[in-house]
Amino acid sequence: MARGKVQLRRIENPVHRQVTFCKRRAGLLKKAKELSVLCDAEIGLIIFSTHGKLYELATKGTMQGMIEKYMKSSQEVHAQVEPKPPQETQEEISMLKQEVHLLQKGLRYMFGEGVGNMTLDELHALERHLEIWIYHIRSAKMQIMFQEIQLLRNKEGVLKAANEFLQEKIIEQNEIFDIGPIIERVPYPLTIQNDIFQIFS
Amino acid sequence: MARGKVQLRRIENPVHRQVTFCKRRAGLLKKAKELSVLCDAEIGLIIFSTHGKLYELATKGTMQGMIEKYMKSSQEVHAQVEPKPPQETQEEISMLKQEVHLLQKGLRYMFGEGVGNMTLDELHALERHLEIWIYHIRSAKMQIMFQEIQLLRNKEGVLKAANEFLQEKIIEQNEIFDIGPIIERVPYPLTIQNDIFQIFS
DNA sequence: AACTATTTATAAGA
DNA sequence: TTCTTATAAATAGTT
Repeated sequence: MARGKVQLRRIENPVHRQVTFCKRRAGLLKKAKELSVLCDAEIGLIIFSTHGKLYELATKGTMQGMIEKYMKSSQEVHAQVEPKPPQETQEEISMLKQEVHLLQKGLRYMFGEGVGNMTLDELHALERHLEIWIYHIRSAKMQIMFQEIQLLRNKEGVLKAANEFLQEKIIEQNEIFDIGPIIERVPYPLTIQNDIFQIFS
Repeated sequence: MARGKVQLRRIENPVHRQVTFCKRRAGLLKKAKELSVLCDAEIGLIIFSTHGKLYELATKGTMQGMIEKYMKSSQEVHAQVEPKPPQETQEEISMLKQEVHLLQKGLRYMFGEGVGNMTLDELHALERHLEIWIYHIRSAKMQIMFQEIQLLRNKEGVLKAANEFLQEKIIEQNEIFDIGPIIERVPYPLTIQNDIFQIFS
């Protein structure tokens, strides 16, 4: 669209094609974001380059959510894509994945593009997501700590049992030690003596 | 982009918004098609208007195929981020449910008691107090858990030491018990043998 | 929907 | 890749 009109057909020069792909992809994503913000629309955009690299945009929620909404909306035409048996579990896992995904997106915003570019709505959304994430982290932390406590309690039990056993053994051996040697000191030499006597007698 | 720069935020006038949505939607679809053709890319574009009306574009094949390809492609990306075993995920889900439930209950309780009478300042103050309260609760909880962990670790150490001591004692006793007979087993027969050989040779 | 004054996107070049 | 710039394309406000 500049310095020469372009024909609407595949650019044969691979370098030109790559450069144009890069530029126009950026442009398309920008336009999609703009439409979403200006007109309060929900947009999902998936781009695969010639070589299969994925670029995506989901303006509200996640691509997963977008796809689910799309599925519902176009139910008459298309079949369900995910008919797995433990459906509820799958959905929940998917939701957790979405959280992670969103967060990554948020982090990209924060550390990549800076907060300056974000709208109030986007910041609100990010804030909510961060709060949710913190909850997840806390849950995980709690779980780990509970597990450690449980583990240590078990260890304590095992060690106590071992202790008792050992103490019993000591007492037992003390009994044997006092009486035993008398019993054993005698028969062994006797047996040997007997053998020897048998040989030589 | 003409006759006046536009701010990148939701157009409040519904008529303007609708018109802009129409124009820009067309523009976006056109750009997507162009990118697809010029750069040999595969593009899936889903647009939901404010009122949920669906507009879509899939440049190669169907949106269904596009989604399936996306699923595969993004699965690889997400798999690296979240390689959790199913059980952990289950536990996490259960804990999250509990947390959500508790939170909802708390909120219902709080906002059921009539927040409507409160001023903005009072609400601000309440929010702050709640945050501080939560912080204190969490600190206390953490401290208790850490203390328990520390206590259990100490117990473990003491028990282990006791165990070692007991085991040493057992070995000690075994040495007296085992070596005694060995010492006595050998010399006595030898002495006796020698005596016997001396006698018969 | 059609018209334009402007803004925005971008092709080619550096 | 990134910047520059001339020009094509998109579109906001108007009719």
